[in-house]
Amino acid sequence: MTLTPQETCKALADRNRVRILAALFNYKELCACEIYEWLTVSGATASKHLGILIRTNLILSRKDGRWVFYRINKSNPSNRKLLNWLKDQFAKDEKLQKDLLNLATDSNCLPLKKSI
Amino acid sequence: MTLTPQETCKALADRNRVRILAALFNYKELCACEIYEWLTVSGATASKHLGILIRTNLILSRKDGRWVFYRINKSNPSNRKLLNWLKDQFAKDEKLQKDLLNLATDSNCLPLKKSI
DNA sequence: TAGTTATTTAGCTAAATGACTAAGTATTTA
DNA sequence: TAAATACTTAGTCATTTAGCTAAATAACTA
Repeated sequence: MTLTPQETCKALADRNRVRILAALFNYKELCACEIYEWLTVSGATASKHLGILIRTNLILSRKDGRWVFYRINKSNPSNRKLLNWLKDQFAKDEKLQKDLLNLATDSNCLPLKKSI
Repeated sequence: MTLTPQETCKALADRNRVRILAALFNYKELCACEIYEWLTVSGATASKHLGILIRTNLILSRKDGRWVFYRINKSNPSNRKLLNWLKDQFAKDEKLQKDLLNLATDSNCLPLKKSI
C-alpha cells in the first residue's frame, strides 16, 4: 500500500502523535506504558495513536513478552526528508524540549535505552 | 507567530490542499479561479483552503486588480525540507500527475506562466 | 489454572473539519 | 453610477476525529 502525502501528513497533524515521535527521536525504544504515562492520556488513546503511526510507516513495533516497544522507522527512505524536517522543528520547539524532560527515565517497566 | 509541526502538517493533511501545492509547484503562479475550477470545488471552498496554506506560510498571494495570484513560498527556510519531501512525493504519484494534466493552460483568466 | 499485567478493540460523545449556499467586499467595465 | 466579475466571509450540515470507559486478547506469575 502506497501512502499519499496527505495521508502521511494527517498522521502528523496531531499534537500527541508528534509528541510520540519526538520522544522516540530521543530514545531508541519506548514501550506503550511509558508513552501513555508521559502523554497523560489513557492507554487506549495512546494505542490508537501508535496504530496510526505504525500504519503510516513512521514507527515500528516489537513485542517482548507483555510489552510492546516502539521505535522510529528509519528504514523507510521516502520519509527521510520528512523526518529530518521534523527533527529540525523539534530542536527549535522549546516547549516540547521542556516537555521531554518529564519523560520518566526511571520507569518501572524496563530500562529506557538512550538513543545514540 | 511560530507554527508547531502539527499545525503545518494539518495544513497538508487534506487532498485538495496538497493538490493546490502540486499545481503551484508546476506553475509560477495561479489565480484563485484557475485553482478552484481545476479542483472542482466552489470558489468559497478553494478560498478557505488557500487561506489555510497562506496562514501556515506555505504559499504567498499577490493581488492584481480583481485577481489574486498564488505561489509557493520558497523564502521560508524552515519549510524547505518539508517542501522537498512533498516534491518527491508528487513525482512518484501517478494519479496526481495525470490529474495535473487537466489543469487548463488555456484559461480565459490570464495566461499561466510555466514554472522554470 | 486463576489472577494479574500490558495492550488493543469496540462503542460512545463532543469537537473539529470540509463541503455547500448566500451574502458581503473590492475592482473593473459599460 | 450601475452592473458584472473575482474573491472572501458567514452560516449550515454531514462526516471525521480524539478523547473516554468497558470489554477483549495476550502473556506472565503464583
